[in-house]
Amino acid sequence: MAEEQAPGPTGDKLLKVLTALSNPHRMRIVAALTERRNYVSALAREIGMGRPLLHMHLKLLEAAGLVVGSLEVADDGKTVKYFEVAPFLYEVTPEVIREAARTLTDTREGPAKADKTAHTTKEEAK
Amino acid sequence: MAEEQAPGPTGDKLLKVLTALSNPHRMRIVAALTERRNYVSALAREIGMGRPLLHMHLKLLEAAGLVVGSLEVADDGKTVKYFEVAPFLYEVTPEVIREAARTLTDTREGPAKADKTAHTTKEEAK
DNA sequence: TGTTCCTGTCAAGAAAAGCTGACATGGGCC
DNA sequence: GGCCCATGTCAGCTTTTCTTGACAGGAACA
Repeated sequence: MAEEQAPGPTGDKLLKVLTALSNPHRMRIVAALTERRNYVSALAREIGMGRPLLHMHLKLLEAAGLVVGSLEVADDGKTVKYFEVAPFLYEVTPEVIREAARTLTDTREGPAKADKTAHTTKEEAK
Repeated sequence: MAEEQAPGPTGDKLLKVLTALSNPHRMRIVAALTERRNYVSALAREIGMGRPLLHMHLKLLEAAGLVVGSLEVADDGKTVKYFEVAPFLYEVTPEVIREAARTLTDTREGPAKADKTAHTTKEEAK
């Protein structure tokens, strides 16, 4: 497989990613997690925001595949959920948008056809 | 100082761009304009949405620097406002987000310091 | 003049996103 | 047991975004 022509993400996927990142809080969350992985409560204190809120933002980021969380048991037996950023790379250009728009299932009806194409975006890169 | 280390966009700028693109309608608008420049009314008919609405979305996209509009006078004398996509290229990675987050002026007070740094993003590229 | 097509803006309602406080669970530990 | 810290979820309120219909101005043209 020499040089794949970079398929680009699905419209819905890209939309989810862009939506997830288009919020100052979530940008800061990603930024903080880029420095080091952390668990919810601690992160909430670090960036000064309520746990429920942070929890919601994290869920959104995770759904977009930008961060991943794992429930772990610390040394003292405490159950803690650590989050860390998932390596990702999206190139945003008019062409990418144009291609992505072709696979938008929008229209508040529901996924017309869950195109499960293995969008080898470019993630896992780096 | 040879080789600038790719400054990356301002947090606010990137946020504006991501926000502008995180909407199916706006993605389609950019997609449509990528095919060919067009004026508001025609574009509205093409992608089937009301003018007032399209007008608002275009304003948002223009504010983010993703499209540019120019009021022109067609051959028949009609005043028409043509829009076209502005070439842009944003690489979205955890690192970019981390850097961008450092310059977020968020907090609904107002730009604490309009950092007019010539964010040589990478625009005009292509 | 009246019609048509373009531009732009506003008011007001509908929908979605953001945020908070309260509640419930589970496991160490004094 | 009672206290502390962690997780998660819900109901409900606030704020923002989205969307529509109506209106106003400008210029060509029959």
